[in-house]
Amino acid sequence: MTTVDSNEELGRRDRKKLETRAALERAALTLVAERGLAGVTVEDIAEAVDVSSRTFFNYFPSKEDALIGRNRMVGAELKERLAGVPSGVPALDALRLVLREQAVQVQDQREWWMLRLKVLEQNPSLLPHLISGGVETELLLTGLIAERVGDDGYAHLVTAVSLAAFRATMMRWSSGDGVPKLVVLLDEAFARLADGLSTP
Amino acid sequence: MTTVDSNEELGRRDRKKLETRAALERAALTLVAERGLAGVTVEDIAEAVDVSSRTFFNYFPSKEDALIGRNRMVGAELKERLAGVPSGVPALDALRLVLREQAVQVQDQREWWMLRLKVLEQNPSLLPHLISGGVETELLLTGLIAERVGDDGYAHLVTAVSLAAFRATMMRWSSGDGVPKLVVLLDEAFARLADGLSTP
DNA sequence: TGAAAGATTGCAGATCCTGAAATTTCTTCC
DNA sequence: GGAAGAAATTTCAGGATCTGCAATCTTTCA
Repeated sequence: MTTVDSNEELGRRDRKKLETRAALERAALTLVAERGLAGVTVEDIAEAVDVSSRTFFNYFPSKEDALIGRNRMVGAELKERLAGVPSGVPALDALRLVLREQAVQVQDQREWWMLRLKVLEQNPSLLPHLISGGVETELLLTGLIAERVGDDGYAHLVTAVSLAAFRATMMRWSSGDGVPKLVVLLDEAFARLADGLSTP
Repeated sequence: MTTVDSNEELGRRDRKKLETRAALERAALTLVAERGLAGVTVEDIAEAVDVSSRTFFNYFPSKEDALIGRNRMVGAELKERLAGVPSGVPALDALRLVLREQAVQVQDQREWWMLRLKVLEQNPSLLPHLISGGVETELLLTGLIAERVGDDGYAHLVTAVSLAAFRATMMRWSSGDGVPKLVVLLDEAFARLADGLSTP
């Protein structure tokens, strides 16, 4: 299991901050995987990382958020990615390309995501929080797409649908051994979308 | 604003139970609409209905659940509806028909849904809870669809996508004055889905 | 080295939510 | 009508979550 350390050009302070955050996420995830959501308190997590529980709340607004972690794609990043797609490309394809990059990132952290999804399965009450991360993403994406196409209703629809396809694909991916590449599955899903979801 | 009282052949006890639940939902919704989610405690809600706050938790597992309320379509009902659709009908159309009926129900309680959606807009942290209610629905529907078509992956995809379309449509509907009929908007959305979401 | 900025901590306190036992209300049956 | 039983409500105690605030410690940088 590899930890993601994107410490480039950062002072010691910020590096420690990143490390603390990552350590908290790691501790939260592993502890909950072992004992279940209710069996782990914020104090447990904080103690495992050797910080005060107050500090935990400086990093995450809730226990659940530590588990879901940094799944939300950052706004700036999304914007940049979408900007990289020529404006002639249809919205659905543009979304597919953006989500492909996301899929690649998920694959790079395969183990962590598998653990996360396993924890999600075992603690369905977490689902809302996972989705909540997706909600802001959806709002943002919808806005960007709406700029591309004129139609606002269409932007809402195509974005919602694309993200739903992404989510469904991730579930499918995780339920297998993660052997078929996520990117491949994603392309399949989008091909079906473009095909009008005709019966297989 | 009409209250929904489907008290047919029910003893006084169960009638009172239904009424209490409805009253709690009503109080929660109106209070939060006035003061915002953080400005309303469970005790406030319970007091408005004149029950103990413990009783509140006998009805709802959390404050949020009272606000989202009984939006989840009951499993049996869904099953029945879907059974009413001939097995020859493609999955996407079957889902459209089932969701149309749901849309009709929503329209029948237009005022309440508008208030609910307004509260949702003003308190985005509720959105996950709304969606999460849909999650069990999605699981159930997916199972039923999987039985119809053989392909499991396709069932996941088409269900997730259809529900996403439904959700997006409800948002669009509520952001307007609710003037265009929800059912009409829904048909539009599904037409676009069947069309492969080509650019408008 | 000596501020200044930032991160961590302890503490108080409101709120959320749960279990268990006591109490009240409703139903049923005689 | 009234007693027995079932079900709902309440009270109470208590653990856990989360926030604001002020104090303390650490890093940065001039």
